[in-house]
Formats: sequence, structure tokens, C-alpha cells
Amino acid sequence: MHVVAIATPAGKFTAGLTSRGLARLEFPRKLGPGADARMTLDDDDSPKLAAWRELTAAALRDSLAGKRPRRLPPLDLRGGTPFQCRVWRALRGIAAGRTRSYGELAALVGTLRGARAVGAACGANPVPVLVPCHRVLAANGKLGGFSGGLDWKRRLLSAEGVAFRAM
DNA sequence: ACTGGGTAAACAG
DNA sequence: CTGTTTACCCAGT
Repeated sequence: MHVVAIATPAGKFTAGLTSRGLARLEFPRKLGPGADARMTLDDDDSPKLAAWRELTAAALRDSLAGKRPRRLPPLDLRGGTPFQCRVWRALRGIAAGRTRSYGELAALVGTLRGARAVGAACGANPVPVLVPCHRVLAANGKLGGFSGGLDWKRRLLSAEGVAFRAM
């Protein structure tokens, strides 16, 4: 996996690219002692990977501004279990500015009472923002959780003009 | 506002 | 297989 930095107005994201596409996306990390240890940046990417890095950067900047990205890089989501892949695919069907509840998403993937399992699958989403797990709220309109921290979830939803109940 | 039971899936052992 | 944990949900207090 080729690890590259993606600069945005909101900070430096980290993307992991494989020969099949974008496999991971991480929010800017708080700089702690030794925070750079895992940041083995990769400069000599192939033209293909460089193109995907630019697609990722453009899509990420659009998404952070609340706009729908015109084009996404290919995604390499092989890591997931069959259930997680169903959930992640369903996530991509939620348009910008719209939300669903964990329970609704469970019904969409054919697991009627699996709201909690859907939450766990969202937490395992390797490509947040572009696979929009932030558009899933709890059934009562509250936020639920977010792997990157609830501040990011609030920020992404606000950029899309979505209203939500404070927690 | 808080509690408890029900629930599906992943994971450790 | 059993136990534990989870970004849940709903009907009761």
C-alpha cells in the first residue's frame, strides 16, 4: 500500500492507495509525540497512483466544502466482510445533504433488526467522507458516533446543510 | 431522563 | 462454541 498525504483547507489527510484503488483514508491526526512514525510517505508512485491521488484530493476538497464530488477514484474495499461491503455500498447511495438512520440502513441491506451491526460496520468504514458514513444518524435524530471524532461528523453534515440534534 | 431487554455481527479465546 | 463489545432501537417507567 502506498501512503500519501492529501493537503486540504481542513488539514493534512492521509490516503492509502493500492494497485486497485483507494483503500484507506484517515483524518488529520493530532500531532503527538512520535506521531510521524507511521507516516512513511511514498514519493515514487506510478502515474496511475498519482492520478488517483489527485482524484482523491479533488473529491475530498469538494466533500469538505459540502459539494458533491464530480468523480471518485476507484475504491479498493476488499478488506470488508460481506456484511460490511453491503453496508458500505448502501452508504454510497445516500445523496449529499440527505441522511438515513442506522435502522433504515439495516432494512436497506436486508437485516431488519441489525441497526447495531450497521453501526459497527460504519465504524469499520476504511474510507470515511468519500464513503459517507457521516450521513447516518440515530433514529431519534441524534448524531450517533463517528470513528474520526464527532466534531468531524458535525462539520461534514453542516457543510451539506443537514440539521441534527445536539448530543 | 433513565433503564433494561432485544438485537446482528465481529472478535478473542 | 461462549462470552464480550459495539457509531442501535424501542417500550417501559
